[in-house]
Amino acid sequence: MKNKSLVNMPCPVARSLEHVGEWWNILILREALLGVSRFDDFQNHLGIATSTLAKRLNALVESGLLARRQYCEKPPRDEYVITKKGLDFRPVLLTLMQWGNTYYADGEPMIQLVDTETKQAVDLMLVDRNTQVEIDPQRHQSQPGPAADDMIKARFEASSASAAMPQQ
Amino acid sequence: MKNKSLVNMPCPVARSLEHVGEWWNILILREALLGVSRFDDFQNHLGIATSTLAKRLNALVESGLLARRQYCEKPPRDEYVITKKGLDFRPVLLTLMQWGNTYYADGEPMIQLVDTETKQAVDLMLVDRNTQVEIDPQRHQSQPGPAADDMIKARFEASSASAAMPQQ
DNA sequence: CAGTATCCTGTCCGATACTG
DNA sequence: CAGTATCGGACAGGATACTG
Repeated sequence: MKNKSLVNMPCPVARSLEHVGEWWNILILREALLGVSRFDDFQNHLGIATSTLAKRLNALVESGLLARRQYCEKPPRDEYVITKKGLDFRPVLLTLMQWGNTYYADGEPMIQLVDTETKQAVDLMLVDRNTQVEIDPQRHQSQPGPAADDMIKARFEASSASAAMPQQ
Repeated sequence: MKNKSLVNMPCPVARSLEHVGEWWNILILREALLGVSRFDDFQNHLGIATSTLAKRLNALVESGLLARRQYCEKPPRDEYVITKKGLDFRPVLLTLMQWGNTYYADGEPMIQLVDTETKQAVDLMLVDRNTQVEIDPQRHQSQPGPAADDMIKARFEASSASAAMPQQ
């Protein structure tokens, strides 16, 4: 965020955090994904200061996660709608929500995902689209990709000796 | 985070952010999931200040995501290993990584998940464990859960009229 | 209603120095 | 090597007031 050290970090997680690392951004995105689009609604639901909200909203538009759209000419009124990029962020929010429900909901979940066709609560599972197998730390491990630079490669070569390591 | 307004927020996402909302925490967790456990390794890989690292490490131990374990008696040396709770956070990291690879990797991914059995790159997909159907904004929507308070219920009743809303 | 402008505070974080 | 202690800067975020 405030620091440029992250910018130089050749890691997709770090780069993502540049844009969504501030916690208000996540909460605003969550509201946007729930269909909220008006400045006032964001403010009332989140209890965020107007100045902060305006700043975060601008940052999210800048990052391409939200799009500003004028819905009224006079007086000019803007609303903020989710973009494709923002929509693609939903799985992150959902897995975070599930994690939060598991550890910080005092047993029962406060918010849950429901299958509107079966009316059943959704139990999220992360799988490999190719094999349909659930992601497992032992079987699915991180490795440098095609665009990896020497820095990343060195990292993994050095740590590849630790096959007995916990995971990933 | 710094603010208590989040604490009172009856939302699993907000509560999660209390513990992992600071971006260094995410990066440290990512290292820990890669098998890193020593203070010095964290520091070298992340380029983080020692004072900051110590503080973040303590916070993560406090939150139960990491566990301090003495691996040498004299001189006393501690290492930080991932806990079950921290391990359960891996899906969040992975979906975030995939999102980052999609939008911030200049085409090719820098780090990718590989199936060690098939040697193929993993393509992550979020599904409902009950139906094996991929999560879709139209079909899978958020609703108040069993533990929802009146505040949450009111939210959803008020916005349920907007069935044509983008998603969730 | 949808912001902008200004001021202020907390704290995240880095830099540096020191310890067993 | 694995930290602790201290200092200082930058900025996120809140409170308040004001505008079209």
